[in-house]
Amino acid sequence: MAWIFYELADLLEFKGENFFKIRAYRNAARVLSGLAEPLEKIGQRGEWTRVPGIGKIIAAKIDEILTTGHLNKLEKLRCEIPPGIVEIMSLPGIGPKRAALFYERLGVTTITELDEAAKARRLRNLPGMGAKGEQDIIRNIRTRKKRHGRILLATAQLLAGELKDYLLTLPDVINVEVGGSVRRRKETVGDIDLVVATSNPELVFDILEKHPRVKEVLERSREHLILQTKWGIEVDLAVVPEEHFVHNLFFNTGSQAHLDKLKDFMTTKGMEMTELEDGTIAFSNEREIYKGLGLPYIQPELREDRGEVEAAAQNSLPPLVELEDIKGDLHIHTVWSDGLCTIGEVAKRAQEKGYEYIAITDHSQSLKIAGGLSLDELEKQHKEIKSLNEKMDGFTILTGIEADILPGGEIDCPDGILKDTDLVIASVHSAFKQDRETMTARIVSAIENKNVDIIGHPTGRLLSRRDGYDLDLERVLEASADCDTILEINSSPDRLDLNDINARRAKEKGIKIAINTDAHDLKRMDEMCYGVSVARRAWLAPDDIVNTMPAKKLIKFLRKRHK
DNA sequence: GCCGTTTTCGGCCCGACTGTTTTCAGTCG
Repeated sequence: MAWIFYELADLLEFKGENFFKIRAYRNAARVLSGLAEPLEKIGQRGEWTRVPGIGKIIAAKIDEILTTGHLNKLEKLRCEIPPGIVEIMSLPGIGPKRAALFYERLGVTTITELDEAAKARRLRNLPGMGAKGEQDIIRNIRTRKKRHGRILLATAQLLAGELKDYLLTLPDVINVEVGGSVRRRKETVGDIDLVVATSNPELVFDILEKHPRVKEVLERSREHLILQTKWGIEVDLAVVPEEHFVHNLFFNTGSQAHLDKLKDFMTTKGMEMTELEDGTIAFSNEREIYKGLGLPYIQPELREDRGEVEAAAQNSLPPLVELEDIKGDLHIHTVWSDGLCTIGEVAKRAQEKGYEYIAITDHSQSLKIAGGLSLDELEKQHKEIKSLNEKMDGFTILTGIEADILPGGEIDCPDGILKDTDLVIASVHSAFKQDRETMTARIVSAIENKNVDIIGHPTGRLLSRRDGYDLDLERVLEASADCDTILEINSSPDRLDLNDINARRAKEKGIKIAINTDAHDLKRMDEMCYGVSVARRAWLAPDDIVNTMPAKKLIKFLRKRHK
């Protein structure tokens, strides 16, 4: 439903429709994707217009989609506007005006055509364009193509889970597991691998081919089915007899580098991998496979040949953090700035999740676009939190702020206020294109600020959209270690920042990590699992992470920092 | 297109950057 409204907004933007109308559609899409309740239920109660951001007109469109399966207005626009235009507009530096210019003057309707036009130097003479712009377009298309075909873990996970649940309902299906890079929890994945134990592969294939998510069958053999889904994600289904399930899942999970390293390890021990590959031994679980190699179990997230086989051999693998170890979320936005929910709603949801505490960290005064809080508003908010806390039993709301690190490295909030706030996150939200030296000094200066507890999304990357800032991360890590400043693993599926490799470097330097969702609505509070996946891939144990502390300990820890 | 309301339409968020231009349009966060 949200995607439909986002696409509608994109197409209307190309047509030059009223800016506020477009924003209303985008806002509705954001609100819809944040709802914690099935859409049908709200519809049945006739309560659409009670949802903020949904008025009469959008409510009618939601009903239309729920009953007919599509939206007439969108279908019409799709006929009118070439399908490649939206993708062109998604290139950095290209909005509706330039996309329209290329389309009207040169008939460009796809990224490939745009690439050709740029290379033929046909763009530079258009109004507002020059040689530099042309080069930028060529470069941005090249970067885009490199990433092509990879999808965010969260998206893949959603589809994989849905298909797994569906397969489990089919007759003669004994077991289903998701393998490959989804099981290893890589931040982006190329395709979804499923391993199915069944006595009747033909039946499974025949039924799955008709699944509503399936667009076309790319390949079918006796043991494999490769599908293209309507989400643009390829699904590779391997069917095996029950007794071969575990060893197939093991090989399917990979990574190849991990398997190669195991093979080397076996050779040095005078063992052969072939027996395992043949599947002549029926394993009941993967632990037995590793046990057979004389190793403790290696978690899927670690199987990347980053020293895990050596560590396992020495029995020195860390106890990886689990989702259940997380006792609270320290980065949440509310209606006070650009979030969708009240502090009360957020706190209630956190309690349902079994948390002991949360920190409310809305934006600070200089981030006008996100409704950053003035100092007065901040004071009012902290008062509200204090009165809410008095009514709470066994749950604590910490006062907090996500303050901006200004281009010069100052924090946009006076020291006195930061000092009296329970938890201070400092993040970069402006002037992303500073040179390496300036940006590094800017962030280091925030790290050195005694009132800053956590650096939020430290590298600023947005997966599949934007590289991080130009940054000397080594210096950032050194400074964080020196000043005891905590670094964040931001769990938002398109951030995952720090990433696994950098978080592991941080741990090696003794830096503490906070795993936060940066949620702007109730649903996104559930994204903690993705941050935990990054932490596990970074070899992090519960002790490396501050928000595994029980409430009392964490509060004491923060008070000490703010002395 | 939504919202609020002094109920029927005006306001909605805004400053910085970039590449082009020679004063600004387009894009971005």
